Amino acid sequence: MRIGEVAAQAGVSVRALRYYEQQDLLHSTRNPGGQRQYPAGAVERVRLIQQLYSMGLPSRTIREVLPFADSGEASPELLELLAAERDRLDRQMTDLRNVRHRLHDCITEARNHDGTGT
Amino acid sequence: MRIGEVAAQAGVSVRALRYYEQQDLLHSTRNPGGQRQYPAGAVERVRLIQQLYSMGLPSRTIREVLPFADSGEASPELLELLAAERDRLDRQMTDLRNVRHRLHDCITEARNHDGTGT
DNA sequence: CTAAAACCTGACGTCGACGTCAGGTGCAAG
DNA sequence: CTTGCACCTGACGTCGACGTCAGGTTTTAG
Repeated sequence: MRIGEVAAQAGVSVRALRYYEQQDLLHSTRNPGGQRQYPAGAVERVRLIQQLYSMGLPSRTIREVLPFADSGEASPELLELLAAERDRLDRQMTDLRNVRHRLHDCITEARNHDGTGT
Repeated sequence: MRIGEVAAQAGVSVRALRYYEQQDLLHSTRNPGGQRQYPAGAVERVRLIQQLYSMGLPSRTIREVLPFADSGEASPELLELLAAERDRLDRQMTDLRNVRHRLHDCITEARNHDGTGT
């Protein structure tokens, strides 16, 4: 696949894909003309990268985490990094649940105050 | 309370509190010398603001959401905004769960491959 | 009263994840 | 061959949430 198609299918910009390559998150081969060529799995990989970004992880961390998703092999230090990130996610999910609950309460309470019953 | 104490208790910088005030997220009165004075509830409010930031919400959205946490009163448009944010949180939590699971699998799998039984 | 600490208002610096523009090249169609 | 779109490599711009520094004022401790 060429870069435009990957971008379209993964729902990101061409610029983003080039940036991921700079950050060493996504690799490509080149055709004789110098244009990037991607395997089919690239789309899935880009989606994963996006999810990791949306978790608030910086490129640096993603770069360290991605090899696991590929190989499943880990050194002890990276196990600690993964565990730490997992714990961070747990805390964040707890916060999210709390705030969500708070907002949900606001919504239902507002609906009750609302003139639903005229 | 003065700004330094609020910052210390909420675990943020003095600069951040002044920034929140600029963004109209946090208000203060002034003493005759021109220094900011905060009520006790300010600490809790700053913690909430931090949680909302950590969810990836920009100041603009937080500014629109905060009044609810205070009053529990809502206009229909803001109900939609809240519901949309809630849905976004749900999706993000699903993603978080997936990635977390993926990482957790990597961890346990790596531990099994490990020489634990030597 | 004096020195130090805490506070004040600008205003510029930073960092990450791209957007965007400039100027040139590759490639498929007629 | 030429048109035209997709692609290429720099390189600068942006935006948000502050950090930080300069230069001055207020509060507090002794």
